[in-house]
Amino acid sequence: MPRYSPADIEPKWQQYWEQHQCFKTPELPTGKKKYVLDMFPYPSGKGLHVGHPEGYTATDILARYWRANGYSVLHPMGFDAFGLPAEEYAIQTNTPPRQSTERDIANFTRQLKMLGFSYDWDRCLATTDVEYFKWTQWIFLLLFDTWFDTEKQLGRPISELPIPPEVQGLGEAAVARYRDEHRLAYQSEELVNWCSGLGTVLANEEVINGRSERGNHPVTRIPLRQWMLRITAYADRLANDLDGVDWAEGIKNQQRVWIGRSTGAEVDFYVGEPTQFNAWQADRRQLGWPQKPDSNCLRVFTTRPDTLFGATYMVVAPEHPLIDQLTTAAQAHAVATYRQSAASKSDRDRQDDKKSKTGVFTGSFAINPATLQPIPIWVADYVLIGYGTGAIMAVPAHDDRDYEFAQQYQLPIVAVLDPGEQLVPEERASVLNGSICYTGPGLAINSQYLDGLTTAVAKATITARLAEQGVGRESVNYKLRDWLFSRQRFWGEPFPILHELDDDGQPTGVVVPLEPSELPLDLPHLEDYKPHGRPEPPLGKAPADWLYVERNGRRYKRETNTMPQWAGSCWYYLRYIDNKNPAQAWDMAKESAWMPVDLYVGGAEHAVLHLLYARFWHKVLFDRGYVSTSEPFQKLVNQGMILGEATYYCGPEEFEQHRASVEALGIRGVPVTDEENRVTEIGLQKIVDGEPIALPESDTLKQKGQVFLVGTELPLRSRSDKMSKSRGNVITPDSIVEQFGADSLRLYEMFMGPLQATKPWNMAGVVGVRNFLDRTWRMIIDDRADGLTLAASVGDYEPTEQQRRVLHKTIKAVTEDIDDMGFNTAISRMMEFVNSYTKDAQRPRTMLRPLVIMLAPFAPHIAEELWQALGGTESVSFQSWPTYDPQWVVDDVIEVPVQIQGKLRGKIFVSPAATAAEMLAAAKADEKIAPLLAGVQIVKEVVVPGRLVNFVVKP
RNA sequence: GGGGAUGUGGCGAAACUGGCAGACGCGCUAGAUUUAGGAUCUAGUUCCUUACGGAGUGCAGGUUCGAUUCCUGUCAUCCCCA
Repeated sequence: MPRYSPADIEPKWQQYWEQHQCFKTPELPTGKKKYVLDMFPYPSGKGLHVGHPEGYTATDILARYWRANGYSVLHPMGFDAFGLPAEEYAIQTNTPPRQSTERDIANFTRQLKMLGFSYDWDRCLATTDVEYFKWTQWIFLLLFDTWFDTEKQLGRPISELPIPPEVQGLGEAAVARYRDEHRLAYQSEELVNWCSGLGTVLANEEVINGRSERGNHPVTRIPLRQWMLRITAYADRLANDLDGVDWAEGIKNQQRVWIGRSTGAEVDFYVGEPTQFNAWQADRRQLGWPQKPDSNCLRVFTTRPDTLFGATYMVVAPEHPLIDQLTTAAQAHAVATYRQSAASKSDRDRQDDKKSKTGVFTGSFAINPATLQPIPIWVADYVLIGYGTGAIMAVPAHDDRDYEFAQQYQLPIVAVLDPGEQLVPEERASVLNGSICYTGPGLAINSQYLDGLTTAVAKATITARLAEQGVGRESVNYKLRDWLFSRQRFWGEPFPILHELDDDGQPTGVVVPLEPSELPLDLPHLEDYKPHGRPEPPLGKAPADWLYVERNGRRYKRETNTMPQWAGSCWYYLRYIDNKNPAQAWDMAKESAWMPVDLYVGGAEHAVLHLLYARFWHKVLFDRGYVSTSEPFQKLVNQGMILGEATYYCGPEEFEQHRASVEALGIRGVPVTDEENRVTEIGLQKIVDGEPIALPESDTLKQKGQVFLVGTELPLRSRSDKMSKSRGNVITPDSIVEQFGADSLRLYEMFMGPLQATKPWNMAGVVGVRNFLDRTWRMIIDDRADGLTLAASVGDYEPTEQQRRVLHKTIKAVTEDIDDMGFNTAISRMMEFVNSYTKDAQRPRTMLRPLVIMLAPFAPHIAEELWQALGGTESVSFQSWPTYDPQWVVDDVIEVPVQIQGKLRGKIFVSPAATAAEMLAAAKADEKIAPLLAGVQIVKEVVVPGRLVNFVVKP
C-alpha cells in the first residue's frame, strides 16, 4: 500500500474497532472517570451536516485523549427522534413516522460510523425507542407525583402535601383537586396559538404577523386544555445554581434573562361599587391580603410601586377574566371587537415597539389605592395575560409603553419622580411637566408621604404601607412561564394518564395516572394520523381498545395529547449510563459513579430551552433522590457555526463601471437587495459549461492590499453566509469523506479555528490538512513500496538533540493545547514536528511513535495504520499518552530582542538562564546596539530575563 | 430597542500573566524535480519604499520603558432576545 489511501484504511480500522470492541465502556468506571457528552442530533432526512462533526470531533479527541491518560470514559451517542419535522415528512411521503425515523437513524448512524468516532455504540439510544420512552413516561409520573415545597425549596412526594383543614372538610374529591392543583405536572386552560390549517398549536416563534410561518395559515389564540410543568417553582434554583457550573458567561446570562426574576409588589385596585369602597378598605385592613383577589378588585404586579401615585389609568389584557364585569354596556361592542382583533396577534406582534399601541376604554374606573382617585380602565394588547397578573397600573410619566399609550389616547401624565441632576435642566423640566418620559431612579415628588425619598427607599416604604392596609405585598415575578407540555400531534410520547368518564361518556375531571408497572404505553397504530383542522389530537382517532380502559368497573379514556419534542432530550444523558436496564431508568450506583457530565458540547441554539428544561427535570430527580448531583452538566462548551464558502461581491456602481469587461470574462452579476428592495451589492457568478457557479478564488488577484477581479480593475469584497439549500452552499460530510477521507474532515474542522468561533468553510483548507496527512504518511511510510513498508529514513537511530527537543516541545504543547481545547494550535504543533522531521535523513522510530500516539485522537485511522507500520501490535488507542522531559523543552541558547525606546534594534543570543546583568552586558556589546547607545544618555534599562532588553534613552 | 460576541496579511488564523505581531495552513511568486490524476522539494510572501527606512492588530484617545492584550469613547459585523 504505497500511497496514503483513506478509502482503504478507514473502513478497515472502523471494522477493527467494532470487532475488538475497542471503545466499550465499563459498566462502572475503574479509577478516574470522564463523562464526555455530545448534544444528540435530530435525525432529519437530509443527513449529517458539516456542523455536526465539529462538536463530535472535539469531544472524540478529548475522549480518546482521556482514555490514553488512564481515565474510564463514557462517550455515547443517540438520537432525538420524536417531533414535528419527522411527522410532517412522514405525511408528505406517506410513510409511517416510525418507519421514516428509523431509516433516518440508520443513515445518521452510517455517517457517524464513517467518521471514526469512538462512541460505545452498545449504549446508543433513540427517544422513540419504546424501552426508552417507557422511562420518559415514568419521569412524567414522578413529576405528576411531586409538589414543590416553597419553604424548603424542595420537590416532595404529593402524599406529603399538607392538606388545609378547610379543604379536608370538603371531602375526598376536594382533597384530590387540591393535590392536582399542586402537582408539578398539572392541567390548565391555556391560550395557545392554534393553527387550523396545520391542525396544531404553534410555538410563538412559529407565528409571524398572525399567520403560520409554515404555510401562511391564519393563527388564532384559543384557550385549550393543556398539560403544564411547574418549572417556575424551580426558577430561583435554576438561576442560582448557574453560579456553580463551568459554562460560558454569555449562556448563563441568557438563562438568567430567560428566567427573568424581578422583585416588586402586587397591588389590588378597587373596581367595585364606589359607594362600597370604604367598606372594602376597612375589610382589607382587618382581614389582610387575600391569596386570591376578590372580584371587586383588579390585581396588578409592578416592579415600580414607588410610582403608584403617578398611576393615572389601568390596562387589562384582552383575555383578562374580569373584562366582562368591567365593561359598561356603552363600551361592550367596542371591547368585543377589539378583543377579537387581538386574538389573531401573537405575543411578539403585540409587544413590537415599532407598531403603535392600540386599546379601548372599558367604561369603568378603579380607585388608585395611593391617591384614592378614580382612574379609567382600558383594554390594550400591549399587556399580556401571561405575564404578571394580566393587568397593569399605568404610570405614563415613568414607563415608556404607558407613556406612548397615554399620548395616543390623551390620558393624563403626572410626574412623581424628580430625576434631579441626572438630566440636563431642560430635560429635567420636561420630565417634571410630563412632556417626556423618564424611567430611571430619582427622588419621589407629588407622592405625599413618599416625597423626597429615593427610589429604593420609596419602594420599600410604600410596599410596607400597602401591606398594612391589606391591599398590597412584596412579590417576586418571573418572565419564565410554566412549561406548556402537550402537543396535538401524533409523533410524540403518549401521556401515561387516564381520564375518568361518567355514564354518558363525558370526562368527570378525575385524572388517574398509570402504574409504573403498566409502562410502557406505546403509540397505537393509526391508519390516519394526519391533522384534521380541529384541536382534538390525532390520538383521538385511535382504536377503542387503545383509547378506552376499564378498571374497577369504571371507564376511562386515555390522554390523547402527546409530549413535546423536548421531553426525550431532558434525561437521555442519564439513560446512557445504564441503557439496557429493564427494571429501572438507571441504576443509582452507576449514576453516582458516572455523573455529572464532565463535558457537554453542542450548538448555542439550545442555550436556553433544552438546557433549562433538562436542568429542571434533573433537579426534580435530585429532590426525589434519583440522582446524586443537583446540576447535570459541569462544563458546557458551545461550538460555533460553520458558514458556507466565501463568495465575492462588489458595489453596484463599480459593477456598472466595469460591466463590459466583466461580462467579457463570462462573469455575471446577481443583485442583492435589502428589505426596501434597494440593490446594496452585486454577487458575482461565473458561467462554466452553461451553469453559473460561485466565482472561484483563482479568478481574483490581490494588489496593493485589495482584491480585484482578475484582468479588471473591479474591486471585490468577500463574505460568508450560513449554509442553506436556497443559497446552494451546503457541504456534506459524505462528499468530503469521499474526496479527502474522514481523517481530513476531522482534522480540518478542528484546524479551522477555535471551537467556539463562527468560521467559514474553505475547500482549499481541506486540501491543506490532507497535504499534512500525506506528508506525515511519507515521513514514515515508503510510498513507492508495494506493501506497508517503513521509509528508508526511519530506523532505530539514536535521536539527535534537535530531534529530542522537537519531540518534547511538541508533546508539551499538544498536551497543553488539548487541555484547553485549543485543537487548532495542537494540530499546528504537530505540523511543525512533521516539517522538522521530514528534513532529517535519519528518523528514529522512538521519536515517531509518540507523535503517532498524539495524532491518534485527531486522525485515528491513519494513526492506527502508521502505528502498525512502526511495529505496534495492538491498537494505538490503547497506548499511554506520552510525557515530556523538562530538560528537552528548553533550548541551550535563545534569541532575545534588544529594543531602544521600545523599538526593535537588535538581537542577542544568550542562555535561557542568563541573568539580567549578563543580558545587559551582551546587549551593550552587540555590534548593532553599541553605536546606537554611543553619545546618548541611558535613562532606564528594562530587562526581562529570558524575554527582552529595552533601553530608554535621552539624546 | 435590549443582551452577548467578534474586529489582526489576499483568506482561515496564532501570540503565555503587558514583552520580537502574523506561528501553522491556504493562496501567491521564483527555482528544482517529475509529469501517477488538488504531485513533491527549496526559497520568498503584512503594507509602503529602488534602497536606507517607515507604517501597521476597525477608528480616536489614555495608562506604560513597552499595548493585539489594560482603560475611555466610537464605528462595523454577526448571534440571541424582544
